Amino acid sequence: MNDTEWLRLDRQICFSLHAASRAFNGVYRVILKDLGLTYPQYLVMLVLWEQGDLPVKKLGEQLRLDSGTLSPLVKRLEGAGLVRRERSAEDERSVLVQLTEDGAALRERALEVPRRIMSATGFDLAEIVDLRARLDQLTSALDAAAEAEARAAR
Amino acid sequence: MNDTEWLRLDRQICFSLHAASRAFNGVYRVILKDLGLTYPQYLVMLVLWEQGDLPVKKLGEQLRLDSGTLSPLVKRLEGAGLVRRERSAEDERSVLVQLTEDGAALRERALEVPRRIMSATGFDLAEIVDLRARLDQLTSALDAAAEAEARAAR
DNA sequence: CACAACTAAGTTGTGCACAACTAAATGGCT
DNA sequence: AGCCATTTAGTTGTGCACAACTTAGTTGTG
Repeated sequence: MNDTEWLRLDRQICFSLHAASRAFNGVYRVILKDLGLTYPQYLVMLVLWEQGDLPVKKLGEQLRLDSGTLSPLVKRLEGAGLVRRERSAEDERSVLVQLTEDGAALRERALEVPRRIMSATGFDLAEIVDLRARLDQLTSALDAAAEAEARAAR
Repeated sequence: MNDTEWLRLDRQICFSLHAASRAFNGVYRVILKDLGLTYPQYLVMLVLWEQGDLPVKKLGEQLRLDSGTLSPLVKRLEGAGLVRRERSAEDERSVLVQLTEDGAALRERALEVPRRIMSATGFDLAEIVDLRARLDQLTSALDAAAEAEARAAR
């Protein structure tokens, strides 16, 4: 394979990934519109529904998002009345994000989302699980490589 | 599978995809830093290197991006001296994006990017090509579904 | 105890994605 | 020719991602 072909392949792969990510986002956008949530906000709500109230720090660890992204996002959820934020008494640095009644109730309406997404992909459960495994593998390889690249750059 | 398990699975899949997309972005960010390009800017440059000067419209079709995203992005590329923008003489609505000498020359330095990305993924060529096929399949299913959902919402 | 190192959250600034809108040019139709 | 629908860019506003920085609280060490 020559240089030109490599660049072409890179363009195709970049594009495929970028497009897939945006397409997923687009489907969630349409489906989540009913719930008044964006895709990242839905991710936060999913974690809270599953694990209960959490400090911003823990949320960030679960979702690999930093406070620069989470702080304003959680504030918007608070503005929508879905969560409350409360300074922890033991450690005043920490802010506990708590579901409100509305936030907890929204879970009922969210229960149909996964099925709608599944059917939107046209994949069956096994394919989804396989894809997920592959993506996770990719992510850990990429995270490690980014770390190595960053180290090399120093 | 009960509701709770569906929500958990959805969380896992959402997260995997979201994380993979961001991890890819992160690796490109580090590697492209040397070239002074962001990931979406690199995508635009790849198309221009491959296909020569193009109107904004054609760029948008290739990358599935609208003018709201492309206009400021191309302006930044122009600011960096990599492209020129020029109103078409035949059709004054159209703006032709042209590579400058610097823009064309940058291609030489970009030639190493695909190999570095490949090695960052830890995947071999066959796996990459397979993943790409799967992602494309997913994207077209999702695009069709989003369209159907949007239609249903009307 | 005092002070340095660290930690959690938030702020600021840049860039991208996308919806909704505007402005200008074009092309078709009567 | 005159008018209207369409097309192409661009603008505006919202939200997310992330780097760099700030602020305030906590912890460890001399």
